[in-house]
Amino acid sequence: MGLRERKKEKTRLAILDAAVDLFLEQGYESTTVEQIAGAVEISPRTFFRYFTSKDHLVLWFHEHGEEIMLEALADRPGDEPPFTSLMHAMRAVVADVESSTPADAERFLKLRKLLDGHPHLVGLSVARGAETERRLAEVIADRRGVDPDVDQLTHLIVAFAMSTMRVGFECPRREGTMSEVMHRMTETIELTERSLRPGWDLQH
Amino acid sequence: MGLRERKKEKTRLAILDAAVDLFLEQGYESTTVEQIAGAVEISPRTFFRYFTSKDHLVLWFHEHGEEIMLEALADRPGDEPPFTSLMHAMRAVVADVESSTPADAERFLKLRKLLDGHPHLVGLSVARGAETERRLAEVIADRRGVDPDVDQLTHLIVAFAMSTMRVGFECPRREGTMSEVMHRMTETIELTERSLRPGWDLQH
DNA sequence: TGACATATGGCACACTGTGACAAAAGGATG
DNA sequence: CATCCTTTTGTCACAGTGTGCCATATGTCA
Repeated sequence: MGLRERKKEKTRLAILDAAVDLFLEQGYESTTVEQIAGAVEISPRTFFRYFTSKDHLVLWFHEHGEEIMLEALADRPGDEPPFTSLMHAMRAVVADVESSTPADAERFLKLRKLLDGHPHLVGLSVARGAETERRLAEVIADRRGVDPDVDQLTHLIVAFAMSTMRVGFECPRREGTMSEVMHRMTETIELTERSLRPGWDLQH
Repeated sequence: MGLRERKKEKTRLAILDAAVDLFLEQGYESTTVEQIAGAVEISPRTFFRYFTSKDHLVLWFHEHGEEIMLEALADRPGDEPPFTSLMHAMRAVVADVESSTPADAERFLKLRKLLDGHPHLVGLSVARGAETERRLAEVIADRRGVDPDVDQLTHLIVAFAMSTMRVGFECPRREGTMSEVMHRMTETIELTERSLRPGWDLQH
């Protein structure tokens, strides 16, 4: 990896960190792109070359999480019940976050904290989740041999999985150490598994 | 009701209908507020007095649906299992849409059709759903006598209910008559009820 | 070093959304 | 109908996001 790419990655993270700190300090809405750009000494124009929008900053981890889930899902045997595969994919995300570098972990916790008191950001987050849901639904529909445009059970399976993910990460609100958050996430997965009828995801 | 209020309501619907038609015709992004305002012969400034944002147009039915759900929920006995109450609230929304005027029904179907091929609008829609979810969670937490900031099961119950709603309304894509859409919605509710373990929403 | 690819900055621009004030229209009263 | 008051509307100015375009600067490699 050349100097160029390393520098770019460094800049990208610098922007993200500066932005998150500003957001936590003075709120999301009242922080302008100009301020963020100023804090890392780049032009506003360059900011938009690293992040296509201000919103995109907050969705940093969603991009990565989606990747992890899709990879984990691809690794599961094709004849495994689909919801079981999805729960494994969820755990893969947990494992990934847990094994991340301290800097990544801090960023993760800050971004999570940012959602508190910013319903608009929760909305963004959920909207991005819907995009992931769509992609997962395609994979699951393919595995089940059905048309994703028509099959409701496929969408229900994926929606329940993503609901679990969302509840696990967002609830409880307020701060929390990484291990606390991850522990709650695991609890939520178990709660979901307890709540569903065995074999529900294998209906015709 | 005075002339004033009637005229306002008429303008509001004229804006909405003009906007939806323009969106379907030339896409959401490439339709400007100026165009919409021009089509109903008002100033762009006035547009923003009727709808706080362009996005808000698409969320027309969500506002109403949320109201219906909260009212229906308030009417359910307090000792009913929470998920059962929520499913009744969902059915109340279905009943409401079914009994709406032809003009409302047409608007509903057009807005639904608009979501096809506009992932951004699906995102908006889902984000607004998260807001509803938050409100429902408060009601359910109250009925269960738990703290909504901490109790995961409450959020899971509400999230599963909203997932059902979303899948029912959005899937299958493409056009469909009102009765087809409503029939699918009912099917989805039944599918969900079949998928969950009896009493799952009564865990400690 | 020179030549090339890529990253950046600066500029102009379109669009969304808001505050402030003046003009117009609705509604009530004599 | 004339008057007065309230609400709605339009105009203007402005802040902020996001994009296209072109010149410049920086890294990459021969």
